[in-house]
Amino acid sequence: MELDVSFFDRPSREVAADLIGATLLFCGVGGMVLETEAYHDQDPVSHSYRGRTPRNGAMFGPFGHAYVYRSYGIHWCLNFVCLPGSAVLIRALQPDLGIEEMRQRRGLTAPRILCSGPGRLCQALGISGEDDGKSLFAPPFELRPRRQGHPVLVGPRIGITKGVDDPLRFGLQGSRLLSKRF
DNA sequence: TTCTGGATTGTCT
DNA sequence: GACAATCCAGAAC
Repeated sequence: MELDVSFFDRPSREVAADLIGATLLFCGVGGMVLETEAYHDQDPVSHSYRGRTPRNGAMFGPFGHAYVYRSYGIHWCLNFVCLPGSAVLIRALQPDLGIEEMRQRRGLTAPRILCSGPGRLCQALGISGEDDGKSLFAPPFELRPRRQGHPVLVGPRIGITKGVDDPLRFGLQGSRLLSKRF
């Protein structure tokens, strides 16, 4: 499948499923996408549900751009913007490139939890609020399409109180590096 | 202006 | 399994 900017001109649910197996790099550091979650503007737990604000502006900006926000006052979380008000949260990567750099940023932690969680992967890749609104098709970001089809798991999303019945979480089947089991 | 709670994680029991 | 850490967006006043 082609991975150009039109890849993101679709509902976040489709994009989230098709991103599994693709490769995400930030400054040359990163790896294969293992786990995603879809959010949209009709979604009561989505940041875009109550309309555009200064914080979520990137979600209403051009598709194929990053939406980065701070979670629990501590962590950064990376989203890919799709249709207006919808985005895909990147929850886990397989550390492939720049592993030593990621280990240093994460404090020499075990590979198992290097990029397994939205806050952890942002720390490992060095992504912060400064990267909010940047294009995914220009440095420091780099996206590569998956080479082959991958079996994808589907399940309810994590860490939310509403909308848990929607199966909008996607993961690579068989991976032991998911943030939580499906 | 003040208050509340969260798309999380690390540590301790 | 329980809970603290820590900050800010959005709501309420």
